[in-house]
Amino acid sequence: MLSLDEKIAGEIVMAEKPGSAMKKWRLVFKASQRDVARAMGVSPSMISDYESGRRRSPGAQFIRRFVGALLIIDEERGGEIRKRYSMVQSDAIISIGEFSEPVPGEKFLSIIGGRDISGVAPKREIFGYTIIDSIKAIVSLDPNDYLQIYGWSTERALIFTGVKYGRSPMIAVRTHMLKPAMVVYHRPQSVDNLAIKLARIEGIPLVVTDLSLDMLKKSLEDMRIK
Amino acid sequence: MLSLDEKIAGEIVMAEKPGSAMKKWRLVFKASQRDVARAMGVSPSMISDYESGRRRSPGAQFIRRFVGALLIIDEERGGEIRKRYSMVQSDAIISIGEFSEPVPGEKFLSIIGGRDISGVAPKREIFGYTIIDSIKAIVSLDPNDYLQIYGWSTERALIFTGVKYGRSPMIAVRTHMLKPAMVVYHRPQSVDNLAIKLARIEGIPLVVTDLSLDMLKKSLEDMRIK
DNA sequence: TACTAAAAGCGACAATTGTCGAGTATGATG
DNA sequence: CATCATACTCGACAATTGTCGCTTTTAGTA
Repeated sequence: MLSLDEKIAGEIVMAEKPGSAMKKWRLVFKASQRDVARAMGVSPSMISDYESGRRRSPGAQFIRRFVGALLIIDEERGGEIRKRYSMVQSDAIISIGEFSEPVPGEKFLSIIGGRDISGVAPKREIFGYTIIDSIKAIVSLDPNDYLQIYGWSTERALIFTGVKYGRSPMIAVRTHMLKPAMVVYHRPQSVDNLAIKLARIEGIPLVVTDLSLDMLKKSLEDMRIK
Repeated sequence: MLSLDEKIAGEIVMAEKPGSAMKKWRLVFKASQRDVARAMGVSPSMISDYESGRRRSPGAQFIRRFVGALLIIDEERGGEIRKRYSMVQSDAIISIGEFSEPVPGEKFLSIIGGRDISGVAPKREIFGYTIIDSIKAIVSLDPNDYLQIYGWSTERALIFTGVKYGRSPMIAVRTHMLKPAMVVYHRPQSVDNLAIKLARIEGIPLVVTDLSLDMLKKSLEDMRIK
């Protein structure tokens, strides 16, 4: 998932001049060199050394503390900047994660205790998952959230909870540009024939699982990058 | 902008054990320690040293080369992984970037050779910009692109090219939740009164520039983090 | 089991960072 | 213009990284 601290850290590392990127972010957070130094527990000259280029390649540990310091300073001031730079997280997304290694569709099926009802062979490998609250998704999912659903790879399983007939989720997938590797319904009340038809047309396996939501979340989290 | 290299770098830096994160990504890219070492131009034992924890805090430079090596290896093999993990980039977005430091609205105006036509004082600082092709935006901008337009901060200037009357862009801004710090029309054919009215209601400065697109892109790119 | 590729370990040494503090420059403000 | 806060410069030294090549395990397989 894209978190602000990783974003800042990544930008610092990949910048030609890490010091410049550090300066940029320090200014974004409206903090003085001293503020940051104090929050990091180091002398202000270190910050200056990097920003000026005397030191050029800060270590991972240093960067981590630097980013942490910015976020702490901001939090003490009410978290203004963090809020501004953080994406709105919709509560329609229950859980999201990327796996530490690709999981074959078949194996994924057995892990979530699912059974295919579409007859489409799960031939794509799965790199991550998103659990979505169908009801809230309809009510509150604004356009900004779509990208979040897809996390870092479209090669993922979309798992819908609170499904009544199972039509809406498949229609959403159908009209949507990005195609998941698998669609899972969690304890649906029923599954409409139209959903199955759409799954076949799209070539996306449609799967039903009866595992409890907690179990489901737990097994999926165990496979995540740690 | 969310790019894969920054994402990986950020994850490595922020991990409790950078070495484990490095290992994870190396495996995602299905490369051996030796592959990576060769692509980086260092001895394989260095990779081992980090993955095993003998060295714990790799420098920014090292991480950059490491990430670069993974991407190069992948590219030689056809770019499978990169494609899988990269988001689709809409061609409605011509250019997008974040500045190395906040730019006062007034200064930004002079840089892009713009003049205000709304009478709204540009009091917010500007952290980045997005150049959007109005025509393509209308035709092809699907919900997924909205987040991309806003990059990493809403404190940015949205620059629209190919503007005919200037109504649509402001209407989009009006109905959209996220508010840019400034809206710029690039060589509009004309500017409707409604656009100006909306700008005033929203309190967002509406600006026109006649700089060539190339010049515009160049000046903006010069201000980016390097 | 013997062979091979991949990974882990380790000793050694130069280069760089991590760290401080003191002194200097710059800039805003009373 | 005197003052305070912020930022920049720099010397110094210990700790760690950056780097190699060689050896030992480990794991997969002929």
